[in-house]
Amino acid sequence: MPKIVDHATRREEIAEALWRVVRRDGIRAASVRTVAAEAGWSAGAVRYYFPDQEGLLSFAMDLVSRRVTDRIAAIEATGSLPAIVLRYLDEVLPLDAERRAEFDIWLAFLAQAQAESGAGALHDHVDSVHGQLRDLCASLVKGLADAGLLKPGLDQAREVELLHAVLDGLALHAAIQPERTTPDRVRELMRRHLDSVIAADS
Amino acid sequence: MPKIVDHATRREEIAEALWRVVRRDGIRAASVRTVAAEAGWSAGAVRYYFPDQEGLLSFAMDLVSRRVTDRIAAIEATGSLPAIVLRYLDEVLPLDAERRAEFDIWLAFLAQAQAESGAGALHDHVDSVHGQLRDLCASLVKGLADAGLLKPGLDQAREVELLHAVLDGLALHAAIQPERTTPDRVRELMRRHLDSVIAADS
DNA sequence: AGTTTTTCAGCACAACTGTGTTGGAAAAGA
DNA sequence: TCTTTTCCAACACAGTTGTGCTGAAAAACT
Repeated sequence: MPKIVDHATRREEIAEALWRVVRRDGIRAASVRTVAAEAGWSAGAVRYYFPDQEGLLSFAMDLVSRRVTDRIAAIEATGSLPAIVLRYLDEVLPLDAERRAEFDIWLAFLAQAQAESGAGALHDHVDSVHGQLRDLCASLVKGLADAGLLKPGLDQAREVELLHAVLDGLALHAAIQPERTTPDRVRELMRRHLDSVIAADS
Repeated sequence: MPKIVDHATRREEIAEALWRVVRRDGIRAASVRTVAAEAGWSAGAVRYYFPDQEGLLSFAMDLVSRRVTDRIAAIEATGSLPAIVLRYLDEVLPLDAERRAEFDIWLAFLAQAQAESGAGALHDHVDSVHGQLRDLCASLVKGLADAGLLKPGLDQAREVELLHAVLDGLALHAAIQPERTTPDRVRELMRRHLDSVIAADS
């Protein structure tokens, strides 16, 4: 057997080239050839790892969410509970160059997925990731509630949805206007929202 | 002079055809020819009203925001202040088929604009619309504050940003998962957020 | 050394892209 | 009726698209 290449690695390499193309020129410019050029290979090479373009798109989208998931899984849950919660939320928000790039890519895929009205591979994937993020919010809220830190009289399910909305809204704003919605500002707003949810005597 | 056509109307008609294409197949499919076919004309006709494709995209994006702005301007500011605030927020959220379509289109343009890193016509437009929405949130918060309805101890500027984030976050969720994030649910969450901002004794 | 299998570049093809140009139909004013 | 202006279809052209195919370089195994 010949030159053995780790397919998983090679596919990720190509997907990251696609990211750069999408980020620089939009998803409209993400053709097999432009991605190949960006990756420094021929179009034929790319097609060896991705038989068709839809597979490439789909894989690249999946890779974004896997990267985020990996980062979340790597978070150490130590310290005070509110601090832990903030650390998790911090990791999902696009507060540095790498995560801002990821978010832009994700946004491009999301918009494309919305087009495949109803069903479609991309759309299902969006649903899945959306659900994962909501699950994270749910576990954070549940953690606060179990610790008795949740302000009394609040409906837990409602607070999950609201936290999720604040999270996505702030992420959007951080991506759209990073000069105005700075990382510090986002953290401050996130903390302010949590304060409105956490019991006063804690 | 010959067959006089109202250019403004014709351009909107073409732009709406582009919307349908973008919504159905994504912004990648929005070529001069597909839009022309969708509108029921030849490509040459479309190019008579839009010399180049970027102008078409730009106009179609602008039209989305104008439609929203017009709807907002048509809102009557009568009734109790919280009711008025809710009515405004309601109008911006994608809670029916028409507004959900608009939001999907807007999302597609937004993602494309993010690609034109830094500057570009679309990017400037996003900034502008984003600012208008924030201004709306600001005037709503200010209205509450002036009426003494704002919970004491809250920083007004911060509440504006937070309301704006909740608004965009809920809009996103309503668009992504309309089955779960139903209009009623969105309204309930919006009200819950406002409740956390409005003084208890009101 | 020879064989075999993987990896990748290159070409081909039909379809599609944005844009330039041309010509003719249609209608309002003379 | 004739002219003039507007509107729009149609073609042309070079470049790009996704995808199928071929062949050769490269390296592990015999």
